[in-house]
Amino acid sequence: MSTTIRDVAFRAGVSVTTASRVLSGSDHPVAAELRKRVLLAAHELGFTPNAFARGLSKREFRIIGLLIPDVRDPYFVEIARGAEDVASQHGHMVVLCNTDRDPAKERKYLDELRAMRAGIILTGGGINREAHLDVLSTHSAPIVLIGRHSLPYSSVEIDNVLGAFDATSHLISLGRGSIAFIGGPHASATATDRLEGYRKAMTHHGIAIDESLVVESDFTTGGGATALCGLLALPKPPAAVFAASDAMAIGAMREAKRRGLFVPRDLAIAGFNDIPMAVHVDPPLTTIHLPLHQIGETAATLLL
Amino acid sequence: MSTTIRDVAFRAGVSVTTASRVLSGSDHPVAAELRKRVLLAAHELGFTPNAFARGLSKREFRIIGLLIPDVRDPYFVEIARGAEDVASQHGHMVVLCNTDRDPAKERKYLDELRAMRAGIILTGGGINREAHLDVLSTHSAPIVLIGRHSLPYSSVEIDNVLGAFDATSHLISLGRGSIAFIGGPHASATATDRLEGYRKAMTHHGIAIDESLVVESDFTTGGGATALCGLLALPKPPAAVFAASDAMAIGAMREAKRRGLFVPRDLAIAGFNDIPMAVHVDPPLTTIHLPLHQIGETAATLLL
DNA sequence: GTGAAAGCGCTAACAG
DNA sequence: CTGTTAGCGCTTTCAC
Repeated sequence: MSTTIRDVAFRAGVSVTTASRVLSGSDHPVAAELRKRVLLAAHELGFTPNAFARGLSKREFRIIGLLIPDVRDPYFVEIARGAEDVASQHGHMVVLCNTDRDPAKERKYLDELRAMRAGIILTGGGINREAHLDVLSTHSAPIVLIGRHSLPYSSVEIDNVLGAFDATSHLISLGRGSIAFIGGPHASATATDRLEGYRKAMTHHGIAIDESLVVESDFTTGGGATALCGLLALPKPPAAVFAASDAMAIGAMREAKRRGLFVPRDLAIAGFNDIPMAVHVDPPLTTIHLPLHQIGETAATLLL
Repeated sequence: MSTTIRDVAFRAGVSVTTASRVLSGSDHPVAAELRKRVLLAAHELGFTPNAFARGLSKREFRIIGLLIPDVRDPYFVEIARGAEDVASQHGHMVVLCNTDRDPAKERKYLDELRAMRAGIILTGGGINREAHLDVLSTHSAPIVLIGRHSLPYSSVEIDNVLGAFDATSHLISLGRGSIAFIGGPHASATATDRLEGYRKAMTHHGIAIDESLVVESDFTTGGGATALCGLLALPKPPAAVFAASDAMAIGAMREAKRRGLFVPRDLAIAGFNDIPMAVHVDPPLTTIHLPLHQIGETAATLLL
């Protein structure tokens, strides 16, 4: 049983109220003498206020739930770190919620966060969030979204269309020939936006889009490799590939090399996100940089 | 103001006690009729019990603090994911605490976790944990360590000596010539253990250790690159390098290639940890696999 | 079976 | 300035 403020008050010979006043950093005036005694007693007893009792009484819990598909994804972990940085700076704790894009897991976490009256940062598409609108809409703490969602909450947006446009344009400017697109899950707004950027760039440069070169994948290296297999099996395989994520691009690159192709000579590849690994593959991946850390910071700042 | 159990009780026309009994899944018998009314009322009101009020009353908070240097490190994130997996399975939430190996940050988090009466998983060496023994020793919830520490808590250990022994032996078996060691911070037990494994292997194979080939770094890619620079500047540069982490190995590999060396022809490199990136660099990194995910799971299991 | 009442540990009026 | 008195929202004796 840990020591309570009553113990401290008793030992200092003051009322619980007085103890609370000095211990909680209230601005209510307390005689220097008593203050000293309370502080001493607290120190001697190794007292640490119970955060929940305090939260219950102040109706404020300083907890932020971070819902992401998977922290192991370099994309999300960078956001997580950004959010954690500003949260901790403001005395909030962030609880890690990996959803694996599984609606059930997401639901479970939302319920638990609701029970904690925690602020929520929600990201990672591909889930039918509308189904969770009941929980979200009656949540007692603020909610911030990252990315484009059709939900009525403030959000931090990324211009994925523009980024994809630029990446595609870059590949076009190489003048190699047909350019394929390896996309993410169609349920993800990020994925569809990047696809849109690809289409816009192609159209903008007057290039007809060969739909067989537009494939859907899952943002993972394995998915990228598989997707490339499919593309190379085509009667007219592409000369360049724009993958909607670095992971897929790296997977594709690996598969291309495995088949003896030289990158970028035989196949130009571009990715998206600029994850740390991008500079370490050989050759270094051409990619679109995203201020992920800052996005996380912004989301947390919005929340606070 | 969110709805409370009183609202539910009132709407169901029962006492708060009864409402609590059905809502908290108590085994205390409640008439089917009343139970139904309570459940209905709770549903209609969108009631979610306040986790803190409950925790305060039951003196159990189901929160686990995960202290790691940096989630962005593939090594730690894998542990984090493992811990989160079992924690969430058991209805616990894990709060993310990045310490950056900064004693002040670590202290701050420890204090906050103490206030939350949270279980703690502590990992990442290089910090003088003895200085925090005061907080730790009076913590009201269990504490689990990962890695070798000189603290009196249960811990999940990794045989770093053996791993390093094996990796070094592998390089020796290549018969290339002198083998350098790029180590981690000497304050880290993980780092010193891996160094010990290196030494043991060299000695075991009757090879004299050239101390100028044993350098200390910081477990990062940048550090690995820098360390390699130093080694290559030596009068007699090494023919092989064992880096105590994949990140350093990859940094070293990148630096070697930048200088026109062919890996592994001109310089053999081995790493440690088997992070996902290891298979994506070219050539794939030879490394020592660690069951990081499982280590995280075990730590969380121990805690519960 | 049910409910009144007393906490869990802390903060916040409201009087002195 | 200090202390008494009520809660915060939920669980839990202990009677009925």
